[in-house]
Order: sequence, then structure tokens, then C-alpha cells
Amino acid sequence: MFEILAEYLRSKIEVSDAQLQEIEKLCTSKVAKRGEILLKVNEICDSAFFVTKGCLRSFVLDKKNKPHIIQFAPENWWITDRISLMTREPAMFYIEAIEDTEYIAVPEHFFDELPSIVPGAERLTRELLLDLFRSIRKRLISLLSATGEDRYLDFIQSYPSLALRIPQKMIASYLGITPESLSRIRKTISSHAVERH
Amino acid sequence: MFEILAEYLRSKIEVSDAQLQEIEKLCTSKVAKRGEILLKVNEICDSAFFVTKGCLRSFVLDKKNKPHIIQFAPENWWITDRISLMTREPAMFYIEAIEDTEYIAVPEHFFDELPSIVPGAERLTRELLLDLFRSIRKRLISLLSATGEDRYLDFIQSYPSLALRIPQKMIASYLGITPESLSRIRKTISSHAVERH
DNA sequence: CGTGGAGTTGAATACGATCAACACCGGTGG
DNA sequence: CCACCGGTGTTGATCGTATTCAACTCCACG
Repeated sequence: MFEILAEYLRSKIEVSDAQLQEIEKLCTSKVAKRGEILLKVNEICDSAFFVTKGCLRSFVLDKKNKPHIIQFAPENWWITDRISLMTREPAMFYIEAIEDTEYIAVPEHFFDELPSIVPGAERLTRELLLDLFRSIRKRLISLLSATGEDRYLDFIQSYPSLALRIPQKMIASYLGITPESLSRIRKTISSHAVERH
Repeated sequence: MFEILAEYLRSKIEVSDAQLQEIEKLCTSKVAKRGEILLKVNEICDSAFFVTKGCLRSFVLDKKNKPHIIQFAPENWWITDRISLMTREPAMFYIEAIEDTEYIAVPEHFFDELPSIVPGAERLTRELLLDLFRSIRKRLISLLSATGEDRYLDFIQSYPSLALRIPQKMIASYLGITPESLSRIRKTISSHAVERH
């Protein structure tokens, strides 16, 4: 199971087998059943999760207890409350398995220690942070300035495999619309496709 | 004018006058008239701006050319496209003066060099990044999960002085609602206040 | 099989956006 | 100094769109 993270790291940075063995010592392989909660709001988040099989999501609850999805994490994705992890503040959201999932938990200091094992790995840490930053900012902007339909089109464009795999009600929650609205949006989109054909 | 940034830095980190002189060499004092654009979408952002007097804002335009405000920056705030600054990617938004404004521009390498002038200043850089992260994430969550009224209440709570100072149409744009809706929200809020009295 | 959840569809509703009118200044120029 | 003007904020009426509620189908799974 660690082999998947190893492969991921090899694709991102130059790393030897000996270094990978060092890295593996920091990692803990775990499994979660569908529905299992890995992090709760207001807990201190002490790990980042790297998914090797299955899918996790992070979400908040509004005052009517409706979930709103912040992020999906299928294979080869990281998910964590980065701020809670870095500052020991209470977590802002839940993390939950939406499929039976295998994942690797790494401790808070993992990314700090990585460069001492693999010189130059700061770049990876920096890239991960930038990717996260970019994606949050992009979502903020699209929530502010784009319609539900445009957000959906962007979603299937950006994450085509997720769009097939994730239940539509969860995609709707991620997009900030109701499942019914998403269903209707999909209908009008497919009718446009027919027109063009 | 640099004195205001100096005071700001003194409040954040231990810094001597000699160090401040070194820092000042990296800074450029500038002024912008109301309406002046400091950064355009798709330009490479090469500075961060620290406002010493007046107010800047960042915003995007949607496909109908309506502005949507990402951030306000009054005195003692930083504003920049951090990702463009760090990666030389094209900027995602505009930065514009909404009042006659005096500000200090610092180059992309400013935050990298700061620790070599003031040992321990990494903490400040890290804190600034965390603050930005926190605020973007908070806005994302509130757009996903809170009503316009709740977002407004949170805004006046979080930034009471901004709420008095910024035109309401801009606050509405920041909150993702129309100026008319904000006006009506304010009306119902004040009537609630009367009830309680 | 049968049950429950997911997705779709329709109808009614509610809510925010839009359009329009107006009051209220703050600044400018006569 | 006052008249005028443009922009801002408020309010009302209308409109459009997403939400809500409900019914139904279709699988997947036990």
C-alpha cells in the first residue's frame, strides 16, 4: 500500500529506495469503511491523509445540518485540514470516507522532515501548498462570479473521472446547488449537445 | 510613509532601526488615485502592496463584466496576487484603488530576503500566508453554507470599521449579493434590533 | 424478491435579481 | 452661495430562477 505513495513521490521528486524506506517509517497505513469519519470539526488535526484506494471527502455542516462539500480526495490525492495541522487550531471541517478507503496517514511534521530525508523536497511541499491555494481560490471566485451551470461544466472539465464516480448529490453539494437543480442542468447541457449534433 | 510599515513590522517582529533601513531599501513608496488600477488580470504580479493610507481592492469580472470583490485592503493590510507573485503565473484578478491611496510596493523576493535581514522573520511570512489562507477558506465556506444575511453579519462583526467606510454596493459585491438585497437585509436587521429594544 | 437510496421530473413556492423611481447627499461650476 | 449633477442607497413592483415538495423509476444490495 505504501508502494502507491512511493510511486507518487517518485513522480514528483528524485528519491532513492533508501530514502523511501526512511519516509515509510513516518507513514501509517490505514483503512476506513464507507461512512467512517476520520476528522471532526473542532478536533485538532494531527495528520494529512494520502488516499491509495477509495475516496475521502471534507465537508462542513450548515446551521440546518446540511453538509456542504469542500473537497474530494480519490486515489493519489492528499486531504487534511492544513491550517489545523500547521497551527493546532480546531479543525473547520469533517473528513469522511465516501467509499471503503485505504489511505496513508502522515504526521504534522512529515512535510517538515521530508527535505532532511530528500534534499530538495521543499519544492514538493511548496507545490502541494500552492495547489491547495489555487484550488480554494478558484472555487471562491467561481462561487462569487459564475452560475451553477458554469461551475458544473468547469467541474467535469477539471475532474472528469470524479464526475463519473461521485454520486450526483455530492457533486451538487460541492457546487453549492441542490441535487434537483444539478439534474436539470445536466438535462439542458445534454440537449445542447444534441442540437449541435 | 515607510514609517507606517516600520511600525507594523515592529508590532510583528523584533526589528532594529538598522534592520529597518535595510528593509526600506527593498520598498518603493507610491500613490494611486481613486480608480487607478495597480494590477490587471493576466499580468504577472511582481509586487505585494502594503497600504499606508486609503484603500485598495482586488476583484474579478464575470462574463457580463460585473465586478466581484475578492478582498479589501485598508491601512496596514497587504494585498497582492500571491500565487502569481510566487509562480509568475498570470494574475487571476485586478487590484484597484477605491480611495486616493498611499502604499508601499515590495518585490517578489521581499519575503524571501526578510529572514536574512531579520533572523526569525520566517514566522511573519508564514503568518501572513496563513492569514490569507484562513480568510479565503472562511469565505469559501460561508459562500457555500451561509445565507447572505449571515455573511453580512459576519462581515460587520469581522471588519466593523470597513463596514462603515466601504460603499455598500462594494460590500454587496464582496458578499455575492446585489446592492438592493443588501439594503433589504440591513433593513430587516435593524428592525430586529428594534424588536429587542 | 423486496427495500431503500439515487436520480429524474413536474408543480408550486419562495427568494433574490432586475427594473424603475425617488430621496439624499457631496462636489463642481456658474 | 446656490444650482445642478452624478452617484449612492432605499423602496416598490415585477420577473426569473433555484428551491422545495412530491411522485415515480431504476438499480444495487441485502
